[in-house]
Amino acid sequence: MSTDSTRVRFAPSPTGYLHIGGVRTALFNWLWARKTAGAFVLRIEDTDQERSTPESVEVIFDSLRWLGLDWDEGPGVGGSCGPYFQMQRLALYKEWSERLIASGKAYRCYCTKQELDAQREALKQRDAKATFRYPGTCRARTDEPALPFVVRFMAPTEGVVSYVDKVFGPVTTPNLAQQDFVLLRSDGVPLYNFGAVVDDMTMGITLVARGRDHMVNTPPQIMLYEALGAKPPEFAHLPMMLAPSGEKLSKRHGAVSVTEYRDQGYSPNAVLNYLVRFGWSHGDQEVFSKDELVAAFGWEACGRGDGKFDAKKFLAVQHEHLKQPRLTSDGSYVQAVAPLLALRGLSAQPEAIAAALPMIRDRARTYLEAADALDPYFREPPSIDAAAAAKFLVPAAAPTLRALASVLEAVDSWTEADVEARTHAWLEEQGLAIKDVAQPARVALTGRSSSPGLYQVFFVLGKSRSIARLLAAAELASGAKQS
RNA sequence: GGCCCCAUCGUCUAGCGGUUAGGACACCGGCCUCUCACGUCGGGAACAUGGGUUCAAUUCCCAUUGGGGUCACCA
Repeated sequence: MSTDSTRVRFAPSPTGYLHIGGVRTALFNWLWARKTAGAFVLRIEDTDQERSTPESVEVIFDSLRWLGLDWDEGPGVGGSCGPYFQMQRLALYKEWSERLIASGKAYRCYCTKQELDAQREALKQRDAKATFRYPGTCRARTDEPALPFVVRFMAPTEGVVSYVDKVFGPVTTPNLAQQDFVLLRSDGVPLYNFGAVVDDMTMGITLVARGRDHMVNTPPQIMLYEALGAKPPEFAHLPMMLAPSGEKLSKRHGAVSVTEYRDQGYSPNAVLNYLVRFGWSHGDQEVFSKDELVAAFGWEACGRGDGKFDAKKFLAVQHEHLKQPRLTSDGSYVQAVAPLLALRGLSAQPEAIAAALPMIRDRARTYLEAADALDPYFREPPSIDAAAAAKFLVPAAAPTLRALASVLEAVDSWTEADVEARTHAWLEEQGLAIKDVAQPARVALTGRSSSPGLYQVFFVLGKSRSIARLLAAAELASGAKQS
């Protein structure tokens, strides 16, 4: 691997669903990797054994795959820096922690959790606002009793750590806020900062892009790189995506996991589009294809202010993606909708779905809505909405529907324009207005009181099915009770 | 509370010293119309406050206020 090419990573914890905010960090990393022809590494940070589950690992894979954020190295694809699960890299952390101990930059600490909790509690009693910091009890200890120990970093308490953040610019943090943080737990499992640094270092990561909530971890991590004798990577922190209330975005605020959006019929590129425009902009452009994003992306155009998640805007972006064939081709539209039709018990040929697409392109905001809108064209007979029937399929409508059916029977070339022309001619003969027949006919054809344009529906349905539906509805209407 | 970060319409944002402060979503009207959408036209809506710097500040600096993050043998 060449040392000057970009290597970025996404390092989620498999502790549940893949959060939409996590997807955003994954996306920004992925975009940068693709833009710079670098590598996007996926690493699973499963060191929290209390919360990590194999199912969550699968959810992460599924989610990223669905989004099309493919990784160049990591689980499933391998790579020269594996393994890519932290729990499989324990020997590595042990090795590096021992080096730090040997060079006097870290030490074994035998204080127990209970002792420290007690100290923390005691301090809190004395001064509720005080911050407990490990007092360095074991710093100078030289004996090695046969007791459990953690490895602590010997952190400086003077001086500062400075770095230039790719989005926030120069950041300087005084070391007086630091403490001898734990590197390795007594069971040999690393804590976040140590695991991340050892991995990023040994995986050759050149740029770490993550949420702003991690900004506070950067100074200690830089200290670790230096103690380890390695050059720190670059850092880019992303402003946070908050709930509309300004709180941290969580389940309480609605759908926050990618899979929920997938299940709601969102398209992956629309999800990416909404997320990328959150904290990043490209002039006035709102809508992007994935390729356009790769081309346009850059850290300099990232904003610094936190923002609030807006479900309505998200839906609007999603709608835009379904409207534009440039963003969602007929092929991928059909591929996404077909399974949803199947779920409704409808079987439809891809060509038939594609042929019906022009009717719903502008109207359906999600694939779920698309499947619903398509339902009448693939269900035989169509399901008739009771309220719509009660209102429009009344006895008086029956003769009109029958007359229209016989008029259309005479139409030879079944195009939208021909059907419209013939219908209009007939309306004129009869002295009828389109308004008089449109709604009953619409209900006859689709079973609903709202639908795409009538002639478009006639065309998509085809001649024989259209006429059959008109007659069936006429039958229904004549049998309806007089209201 | 300590440390760090942030601050333009309700929301996402453009702006990188001189603009009638632009776009998008949302909202409100009009038009289109066979319904519902789509589309289209128009409208209301923002530079947190106070000091500087400058001929000139939304823009640069400082303070205040407000918001957020983080202070574990979680990540």
